Amino acid sequence: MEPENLDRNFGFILNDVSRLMRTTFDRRAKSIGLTRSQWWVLVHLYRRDGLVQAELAEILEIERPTLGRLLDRLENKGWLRRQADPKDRRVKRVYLTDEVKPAMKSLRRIAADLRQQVLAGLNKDEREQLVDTLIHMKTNLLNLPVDDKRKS
Amino acid sequence: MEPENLDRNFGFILNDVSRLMRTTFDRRAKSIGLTRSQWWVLVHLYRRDGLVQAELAEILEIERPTLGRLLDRLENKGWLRRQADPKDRRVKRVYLTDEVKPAMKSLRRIAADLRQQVLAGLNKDEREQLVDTLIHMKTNLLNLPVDDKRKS
DNA sequence: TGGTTATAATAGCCTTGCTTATTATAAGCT
DNA sequence: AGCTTATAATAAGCAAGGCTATTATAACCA
Repeated sequence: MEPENLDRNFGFILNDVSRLMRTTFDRRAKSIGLTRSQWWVLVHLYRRDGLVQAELAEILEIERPTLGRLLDRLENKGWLRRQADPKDRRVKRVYLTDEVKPAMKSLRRIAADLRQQVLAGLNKDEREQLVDTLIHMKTNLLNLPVDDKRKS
Repeated sequence: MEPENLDRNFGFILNDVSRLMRTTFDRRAKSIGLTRSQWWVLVHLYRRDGLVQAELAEILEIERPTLGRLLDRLENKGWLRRQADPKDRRVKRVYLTDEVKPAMKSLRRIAADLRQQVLAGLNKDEREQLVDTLIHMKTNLLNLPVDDKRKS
């Protein structure tokens, strides 16, 4: 077992970067009244309105209860509404309201700015490599033995 | 503003990888009764016992109240104790208890295994590059304009 | 010395994760 | 048709982040 190299422990650096990006985004988007997670929900609905909650949770790769509460807050603030599906009464479909469109523009700008700032100083190759490596890691994680993952 | 490439949005993949690593670690360490965040606290105390809470929060790069609650749980479970500093009565120093040592060994193993599994299929260069890139990104984030960061 | 400023810890609130359990409704099988 | 199984949404509980405010104590300065 190699010694732990605390300063180059990629797991924790990854965590740091992830956290810093989230909090920075949230701070910048605070005046609009949305968090990054909430924005990410809106982005997906923007592309595909009227999704069923379970489908949306699947796409976002979060658990259904987690999505449920996100939607509660978004609905309370008037960004979307849930509508019962007449064909299947267990189901609720989620629709964006009209207030969303203008806000999306500011948020895209915030996201793009942050992306640019975080990647500053990295060339195209390095950026490509980063994404490839991250996808590789994610695949490894999703392919771990069954008892390590939820669902299935 | 470039179009959002949802599938290669490094921010969210980063977030996914970070989350998957955390939950996998936590699931594997559950029988020991520790989470990854708690373990990380213990790792640092293991190297430097008797730290002041504020120093420890600084090292871990988390807010003081966040650390405070982590310590509450760890103290409740008997992994450490807080002790008032006689010289400065505002201060509490944190000391590990003896139960910690054996547990650390299992946790190091869990961490090493997970690290190996996540990085499987990546060669030395790619791993080095990953860490370098992450550190670069973290530096960028920490150097953002003042109103983007807490403290100062 | 006495008043102001700074610092340590914590309480309290909000968000977002995961888990597990419950409830309502569909679907599928005999 | 009726029973069993599966699925959608949600409630409830826990952990870990952040932020702000409070309290106690030091430190500083005039």
